[in-house]
This record gives sequence, C-alpha cells and structure tokens, in this order.
Amino acid sequence: MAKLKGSPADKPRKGARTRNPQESRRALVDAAARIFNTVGYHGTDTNRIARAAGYTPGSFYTHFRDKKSIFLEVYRRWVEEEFEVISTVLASSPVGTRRRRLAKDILEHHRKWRVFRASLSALYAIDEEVRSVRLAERDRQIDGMIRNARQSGRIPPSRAAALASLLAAEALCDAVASGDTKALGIGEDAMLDIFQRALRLESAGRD
Amino acid sequence: MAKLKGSPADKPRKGARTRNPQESRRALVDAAARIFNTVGYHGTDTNRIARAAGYTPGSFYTHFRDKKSIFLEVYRRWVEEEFEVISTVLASSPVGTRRRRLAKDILEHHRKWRVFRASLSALYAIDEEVRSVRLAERDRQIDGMIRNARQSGRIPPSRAAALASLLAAEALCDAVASGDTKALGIGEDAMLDIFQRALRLESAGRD
Amino acid sequence: MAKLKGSPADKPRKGARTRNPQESRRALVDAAARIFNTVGYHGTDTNRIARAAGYTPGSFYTHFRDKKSIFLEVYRRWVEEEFEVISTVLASSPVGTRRRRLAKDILEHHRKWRVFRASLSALYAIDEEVRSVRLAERDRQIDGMIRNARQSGRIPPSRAAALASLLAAEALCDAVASGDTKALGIGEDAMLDIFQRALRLESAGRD
Amino acid sequence: MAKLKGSPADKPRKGARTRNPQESRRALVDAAARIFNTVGYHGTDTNRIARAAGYTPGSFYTHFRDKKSIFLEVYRRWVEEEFEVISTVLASSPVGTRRRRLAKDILEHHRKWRVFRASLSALYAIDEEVRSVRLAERDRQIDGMIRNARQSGRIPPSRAAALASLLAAEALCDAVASGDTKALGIGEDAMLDIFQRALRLESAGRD
DNA sequence: TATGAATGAGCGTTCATTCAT
DNA sequence: TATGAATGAACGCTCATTCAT
Repeated sequence: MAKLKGSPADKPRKGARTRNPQESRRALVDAAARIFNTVGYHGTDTNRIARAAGYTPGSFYTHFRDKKSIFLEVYRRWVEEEFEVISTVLASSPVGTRRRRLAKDILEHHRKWRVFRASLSALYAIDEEVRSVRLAERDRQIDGMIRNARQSGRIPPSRAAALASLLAAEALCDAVASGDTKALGIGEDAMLDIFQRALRLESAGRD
Repeated sequence: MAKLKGSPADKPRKGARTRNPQESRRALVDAAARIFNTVGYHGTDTNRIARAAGYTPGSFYTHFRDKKSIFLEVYRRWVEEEFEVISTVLASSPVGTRRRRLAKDILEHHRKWRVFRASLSALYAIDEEVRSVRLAERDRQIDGMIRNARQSGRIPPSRAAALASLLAAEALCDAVASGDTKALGIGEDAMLDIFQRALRLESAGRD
Repeated sequence: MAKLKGSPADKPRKGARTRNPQESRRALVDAAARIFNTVGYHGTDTNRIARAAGYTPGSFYTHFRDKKSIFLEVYRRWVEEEFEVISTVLASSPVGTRRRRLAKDILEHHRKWRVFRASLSALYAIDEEVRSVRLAERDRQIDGMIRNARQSGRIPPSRAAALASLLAAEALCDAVASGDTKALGIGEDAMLDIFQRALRLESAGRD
Repeated sequence: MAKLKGSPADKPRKGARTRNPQESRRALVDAAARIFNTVGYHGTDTNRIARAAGYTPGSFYTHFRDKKSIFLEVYRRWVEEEFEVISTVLASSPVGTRRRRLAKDILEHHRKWRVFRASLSALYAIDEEVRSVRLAERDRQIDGMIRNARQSGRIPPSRAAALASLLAAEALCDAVASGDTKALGIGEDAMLDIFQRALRLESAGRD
C-alpha cells in the first residue's frame, strides 16, 4: 500500500548541509511536509525525510524529538499558511468577488494538502498530543471567525455555529479537493456555490 | 503512539475454532472491527486480529487476501449498520420527534466507530481501492437520500446538495462524537440543533 | 571495542530451518551463548544471533520476547551445566582426588564462560530482572551446599558461610580462568590449592 | 534496560565553562563517574557526560580520546580513593577496632561504587586495554599488601595468598554492598565477620 | 480449513565521534 | 579551548505474509 519510494518528493535538496540550524530545521520540515502529503504519516520514515532534506538519518534527531513532533510542526505551519491564504484574499480582493475568491483559494489550499490532512485526522483520533494541538488550533480559528464578523460589522456567530460552519466548509472542501465530486458526477461549480453558502452561514448562526 | 497491546479488544473469542468458514470469517471481521476501532489501521496487526478471533495467524489468510481487504469488509459492514440505524428510526419513530431521533442515533453510531472512520479517511486519501469502495458507498447513499425525499413527498435535493448535507452531517457528527465540542466549550445540544438543520438542508438544495 | 563481526562464533548452523520449535529455540540459545561469551551482552545483536543459528532476524522474536530474555535463558542453562559438572565429579571421582578434580572442573567451566559471566555481573548491577533471576539461582546453590554437607555427614555451614565460600570460590575461579594469575606471575597450582581450601571452608563456617 | 535519562546524576554543573583544561577534565571525570555508576558503561553516552559537566558534546573530545579513556580515568581515580580509605583507617584507627573499621570503610566504598565496578569487570573480560590497566592496579595492590604485612611485623603472604584474599574480600564486599546478603536472608554482621577473617587470611597464606 | 513457525524487509531511534567555526 | 550541528553505522524490534504440515 502506497509504495512511492523513489518519488519526486525525494530529490535531495540542492544546497544542503548548512551549519545553520534554522535553515536545517526548515529544510527538514519542507521535506517532511512533502512526504507526509504523498504517502501519509505511516508511509513516511524519518530516514527518508532526512535524506530528502539533504541530511543523514541521525541529523533528523538533532532537530526533532521524534517523528510525531515534526508532524505537528508541519501541521502548525499548515495552519499559518491557511491564515495567510485567507488574509491575502481579505486584504486584496474586491468585495464583490471576495467570497468566491475565498472559497476558491481555501479549496486550492486544501487540495494541495489533502493527504497530509487525512493523516492528521487519523492521528487525531488516536493520539492525545495530536488531539490537543489540533484542538488548540481549532479554538484559535473559532475566535478568529467571531472577531472577523465583529470587525466587519456582522452579527458574530455563536461558537457552535462558527465551529459548524468551519467543519462543514472543511468537509466540502476536502470532497472537492479530493476529486470526489467529479467522481460522483457532481459539478465543481455547484459544490462551490454550496461551499460559499456555508461560508456565509457563520454570520447567521444563533443558538 | 497508540500502544494498546493488551486492550479489552483482545479477548480471545469464547467458542472459537469452527470448521465453518462463514463463521470464521464473521469472527475475524468482528475482531478486526473492534481492533481497527481501537488503535486504527496501522496500529492493528493481522496476527492480533486472528488471535483475538480465536485463530492463529495463518488462518487469517485463508479468509482474507490481505489486511486491506478485511478493512474494506469492516467498512461495508459499517455502511450496512448505518443503513439499519436510519431505517429503524424512519420505520419506528413518530414524525414529530423523528428528526431529533435520527440525529441522535446517527451520532451515536458515529461516536461508536470514530477511530475506525478516521482510519478510513486517511486510507481513502492514499489508496485507490479504498477510495473506489468508499465512493461507491457514497454514491448509494446519495441515491438513497434522493429516493427517500421523493418517497416522502419532498422536493428531492440535487446530487450536489445531497452530498453536501451528507458531508456536513458527517463532519458535525464526528466533531460531537469525538468530544471536540465539549473540549471547545460548546454544548452538545447547540450542536445537535445545527446538525438537525443540516439534515433538513437536503430537501432545500437546488442546482 | 570488541569488533568480532566475522568471528567463528557465527557459522550459520548446518541443518537449520527446522519446523521444530524446541530445536529452533535450542539452536538460538546455543548461538546466543557462543556470541554473548565472545563479545558480551552489549556487543551482541539479536539479528546476529538469529543468523548464526541459521534463522532470519524476525525468527528470533518468535522464540524470545527480547534480547534480555534469551540472555537469562543462557544463564539458566549455565547454572544447570555447572550442576552437572559438579554432580559428575561427585558421582565418579574417587574420594582421594575428588576435591582436586572438582576444583579443576569447576575452574574449566568458568574459564569457558568467563566473558558471559562478566556480562551477567554487569547486568546484574543494573537490571532488576537479571538480579532477581540470579538471586534465585544463588539461593538454590546455597541450599544445595547445605544439603550436600548434611548428606555427606559433615557439619552443614551457615547460610552466610556457604555464600561466602561460594563467592570466594567464584572469584578465585574467575581470576584463574581469565588468566590473571598467570599475568600476575602467580602459579596456577598455588591458586588451585587455595581454591580447594575455599571449597573446604564451607564445612567450617559457624555464625 | 536501565533508562535513567533525567536522573540526579545529570545536574549540569554549577560554575561550568572554565578555560582551565585541568578544571574541565576534572569536571568531566566527576560527571562520568557519577553516570557510569548509575547506568553502567553501555548506558552512558558521552554527550550526556559532557552536558552533565557543563560542556557541549564536542568538548568531551578535546579532553579525552574516547569513551573508554575516560572510563579508565575514572577507574584510576577509584583505586586512589580506595588507597586513601585504607590509609586513613590505618593511620587513625586504634589497633583494637582497626580491622573492623577497615572492613566497614572498604565495604562502604564498594557499596558506593558497585555499579561502576560491575561495568569494569564486564569490560575487563572483553577489552585488552581495560584488562592491562586493571592488572597493573592489581599488581600494585598485591605489592602493597605484602609491604604492609612486612612493615607491621607480620609474616608476609605469598603473592597467591595476597591475590586470593584480595579477590575474596572484594567478592564478599560486593555481595554485601549490592544487598545480596539481605536479599538472601543473611545478616550483614555475619558477613562482616567472615569478611574480617578473609582480611586476616592474608597473613596466613603459605605457598 | 487450520496451523504456527518462519520470513525478511524495514523502521524509528541512538550515540560515539568529527569538524568547521 | 570550546562549540554544537552533523554524521552514519548500527541495533532492537515489528509485522504482513508464506508455506509445509
């Protein structure tokens, strides 16, 4: 299952072997993200991450306690990236197309990381640490949504409504991103419409 | 990560060692379901499944081609079980409380199988076969929803809307089932309300 | 330190790959004893044990829980072997030369297993399980000495005296066996005399 | 086996990081002694020694060729310490209680260093260098014992007798020090008596 | 159909040691 | 002298799977 040993995710980095720990860490996280997102958490081995980043197996452990810890790091980075995707749209898109743009960009971001995200969910169900890190991120996301609504003059959603729309959005996203809609004979546009509507839901939620 | 070696999922079956292949298969699937749902797909080993079912490692392979194939079998059984949960409610609950009953029972079913379902999602993202089996089931579920609406005189949802409400329902379900709502300080009732609303959505969808 | 990778201790057994678990276990213990006794506990790896016994790495673990457990098994066998050495002498040697014969044979047995025994002592100082197994054996040895004295009509030693003479005998033994006496310019015969005297001590001990 | 990672043996020295090589060496040997004596030679890693001494991994190797060499250094220091223990008693104890005092103090010294000493014995069986260093120390000890007897007007023991009593004393010592006597239901006092007698033996030995 | 010993590739991790700074 | 990132060989152990019985 999932034998992709010599995949393009493995090119040993060009200018590796820095003496700069920041850079090394970054290179390892880059490589890990790529590989986790190709073969999932259990299909990834730490030696391969190190080699793909241009280092030897032992080096992995000068930067990370264990495999789980780099996985969590990748996750934290992913959340930040999504924040940036959203901020960028909110800052630069004209109001009229904003919601559509937002839906499209979030979707694209999920599409790009769908394998990684699936692994995250699986681990989340089993591992206490993964669970608590993800819950903390969820908490921040909910707060952000409420703050957002308030700042733009909308009636802020309840926490329940915020979470619901967050989850619904994610689920639809993942479905489109993974090609399920297409496989089920559903147009991506029809789905995008519904997704947009879910995004709107957040301002309507009342307990 | 996820070391539950001597967990209660392991009691070696009571009256094992039949010469009846049907029975053996069933015992193995039972054991597999329990263990997959405790430690996830990758935390489960086939020898352990066999032993928990009252057989020896080799026997596993006289009944299943490989580990994935029993996982898929468990999945098929899960879908059937959910169908039964739904049918039972639809057949026996008075109309007034029907939707709430449905929400509650589906929720309970998800809560019971959340670890298994998380593994399914992770595998789904990586494995072609898991993907196609699950897509087939999704297809049947969508058809069922549309047929259902038609039979009860409602305007049938589009396939897109049906999938959307299916996914949203699942996501909310999993969130409550995994205790996320509680962890995030959200009341289960508030969430159940929203969940019910999502269930209703299906009749409103228009392409 | 202690690189003896291709040593004669490694010949992959002639008629390996039995389907007989007893035989396999025996072969593994044989190989383990040889290797532990050549490069010590920490210099020995389980893959090498398996290969030397004519099996593959995984097979080791169908017969032993872990490395420590085979080490303990080797130890139990060693104790039995020493019992046999002693019994044989007591049964077959004429009274006049008996004590000298005993000293010589015990010495030879220690000489043969000195590296293994040194590892045992080191582990004993650190590991609870090794400690308790060895203490149990010591206990049996002390009982045996007392019973022995009683049976042959001598005044049985106190437990303290028995242990003391056991330990002294072992220490002298190891010294001769490891060649220390020779290295320190001491004749082996002079040492054997003293050793014999220590053996006699056991019947003299009074609390 | 022997996982004591965050043990008290690890407090990173108070006033570390001297530019004084003598001081650094001493700090490293101090730390090494403590750790070797807690988890044994193979359980000790050089990075940990360095850190516990207040230095970084690389620094270790500016002061010691390798791990074995610091181990040997610790051994040399141990022998010196024992000499001091003995000299102190001989110089300060009244003749009447001298032997008992000696036995007690040597015992205490062994008790304190029993894990380290066990590692020494194990290495001794395998490693040429450890062997030759320890043999040299043994040689000095034997000479000392003979000189000692001569100086106090006793008949000096033969080398064989001296070694024998040295070894016997050590063995009894280790047994009491490691708590074996207690575990075997033997009173420490009974053992101390025998130990004292062994100490006396040295003046009685005749080739 | 059932057994269970055997397989063997592989994985996460450790650690003595090096070396550019 | 001191640093600490990097090394890389190795090791204990796992587990899906096979196969002779």
